[in-house]
Amino acid sequence: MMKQNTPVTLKFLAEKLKMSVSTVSKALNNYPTINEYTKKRVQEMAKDLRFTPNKSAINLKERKSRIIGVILPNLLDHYFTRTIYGLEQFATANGYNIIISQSQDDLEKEIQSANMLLRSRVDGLIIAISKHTQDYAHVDQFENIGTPVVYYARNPSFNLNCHKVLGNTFQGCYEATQFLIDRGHRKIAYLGGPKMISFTHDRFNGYINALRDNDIPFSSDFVAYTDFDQENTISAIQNLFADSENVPTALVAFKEPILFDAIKYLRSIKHPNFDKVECIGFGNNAFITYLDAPPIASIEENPESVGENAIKLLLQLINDQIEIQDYQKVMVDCKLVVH
Amino acid sequence: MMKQNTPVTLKFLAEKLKMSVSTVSKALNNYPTINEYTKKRVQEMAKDLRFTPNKSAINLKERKSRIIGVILPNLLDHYFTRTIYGLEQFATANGYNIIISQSQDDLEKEIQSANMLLRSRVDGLIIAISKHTQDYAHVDQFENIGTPVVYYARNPSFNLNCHKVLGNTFQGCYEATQFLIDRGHRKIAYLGGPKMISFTHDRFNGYINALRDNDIPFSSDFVAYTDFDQENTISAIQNLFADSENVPTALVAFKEPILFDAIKYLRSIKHPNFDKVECIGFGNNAFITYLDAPPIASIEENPESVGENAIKLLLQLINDQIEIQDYQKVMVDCKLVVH
DNA sequence: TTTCACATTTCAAACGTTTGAAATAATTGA
DNA sequence: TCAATTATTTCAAACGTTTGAAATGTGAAA
Repeated sequence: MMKQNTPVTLKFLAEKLKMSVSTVSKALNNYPTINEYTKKRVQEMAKDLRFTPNKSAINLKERKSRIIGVILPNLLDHYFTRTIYGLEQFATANGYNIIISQSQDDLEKEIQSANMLLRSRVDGLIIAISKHTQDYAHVDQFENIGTPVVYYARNPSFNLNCHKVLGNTFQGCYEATQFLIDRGHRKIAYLGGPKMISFTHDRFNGYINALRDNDIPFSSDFVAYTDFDQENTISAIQNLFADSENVPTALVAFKEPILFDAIKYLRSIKHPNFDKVECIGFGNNAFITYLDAPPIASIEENPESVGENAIKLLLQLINDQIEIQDYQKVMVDCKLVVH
Repeated sequence: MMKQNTPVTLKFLAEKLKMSVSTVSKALNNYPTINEYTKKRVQEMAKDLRFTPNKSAINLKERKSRIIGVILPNLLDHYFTRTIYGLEQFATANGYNIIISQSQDDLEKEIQSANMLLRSRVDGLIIAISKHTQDYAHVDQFENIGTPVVYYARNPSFNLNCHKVLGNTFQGCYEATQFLIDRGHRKIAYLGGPKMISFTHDRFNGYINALRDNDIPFSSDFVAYTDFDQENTISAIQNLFADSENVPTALVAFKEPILFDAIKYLRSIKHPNFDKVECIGFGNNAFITYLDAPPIASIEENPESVGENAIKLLLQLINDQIEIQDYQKVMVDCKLVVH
């Protein structure tokens, strides 16, 4: 209702109080050289007039923004949302805001987002790169002007000279496989994701290392890949279970949505053994409790922790608690959750 | 690797090019009074030196930030995430960034977030209020300095003098009930959420209006409420199905998680009729396809559209395409999805 | 009364832009 | 050649802060 009244600035307060702008500023910032009574007067007036310091001005002066940029593929993916959940809280608790930008797994959009954040003079960047990111020039820009960058959740295709925080997907898959072995399984299948995703291989390595450490022979018949598409998943499963002489008794899947497709398919074939296949997937979806044939366990990836570690590391870099060239690699362990 | 070189500013460019700062600024902003050749020289130099305009400076000068603040309870709630999905894309496409702040449904945190965003001089605020928000002073601050506010997703406890964008939960529940009636049901139960949530009543009204419009008598035996807690849900269901002479044949539930609890419970009791109860809930969860006893339909709330309408309205307010006192109420219709 | 020390306040520049007004340079016409 | 246009560039102030240096005021010691 009230019309756009003149903005309450330091100058405005100063005029009201008949003192200089710098006195007002120092009083509000509690400088020891300012008289106590003056401070009180200023602070009261500031409160009464609802003075709100202008962050743009402060940012300009201090050459920083107290904003962290976050670029990620997609907020509909619950994994990423969960990383943000942890990240946002930690940032806020430390006086930082975050600006989130979705790339939709599109390189062009990712570059645009990066440029936008660069203009905004974010104090740091946290990025989960798109599937198609091979060239990192748009990210390097930040480091070139001294703005630290943390890669997270997705592993860049080069290995050195960057800070990164990733889920320990190797360990997760190793433990899941070990769990199945401990339950007596020897014919364990691995259903991977797209081959171009590095996690597909990391998880495969976890799987195969667990087999090896238990002297279980590896058979390539027990390994298949899917691009997440439902039909594709089903044909992968058909391959894994093709040889009726040699059927897997357990399955580790790249993630739960494809595992659920697999389970559904296996149940649709009324084969007496297929119902008994014990399955584990990455994810730990909350709705598992409502499934009639739930996986025996889930690999909980702790995405909140991935997000939190990313922001923690970034803030340390921003505050020079870690040298920017002292490249860090943080692995967040998975946890096997038995249902 | 490169050390924090001197920042590339207009002044820096101007010195390199031996011309004034204002010429450089105008050249970059394509002023018609600037010579074409000069423009070319400036633009090339800017590109070579990777000049990035400092947004803090521009914001300060233009007295705006091109940032939209969003306050919402919780990013783990998929509904809110989906609103952000639509909202973020629309904002970015229009040159705005969004800063998201979670209140955790805590009033104190909501107030803190509001103050932080106020300091950041966001150009507008979109807020889904916490459960406990009764007093709106922290939000009114924005409007007092001329910053438009859109309430969304959650209905404020007052009704007038605000802009809001809400899911048309009445219509959704009406259609669901009508759908069940059309399938021949006459004993339809309604399982509501907490009574202090306004949507509980809106949905109830949709339910009861559908009954009335079809001349179906209403029985309070067929209405129960839950606070979302699982035990609470089960006891509500027990009440609804207590009278074995008069058992509902269909159920409309406040949202799917509680509906799934309800279905699970009904199935656990091996009553011959309980399996046939036809259920509908708000949500349209992607995992329904994996349930053995899926709801017959879901009420899709289109949260992306709620988010998108909120940002659209806000941008219109920011750009003075709508008078700030011309309070808008946008209802986003639900869609019944039959499984 | 001077002088000095200290407390307190103010000055002035800086952060990086934008922009209307003023200044200068180039071009045209007579 | 000179004034009058027109094209182009520069000046200078402003946006709202922060902060070291300078200025002012006060009281006490000499």
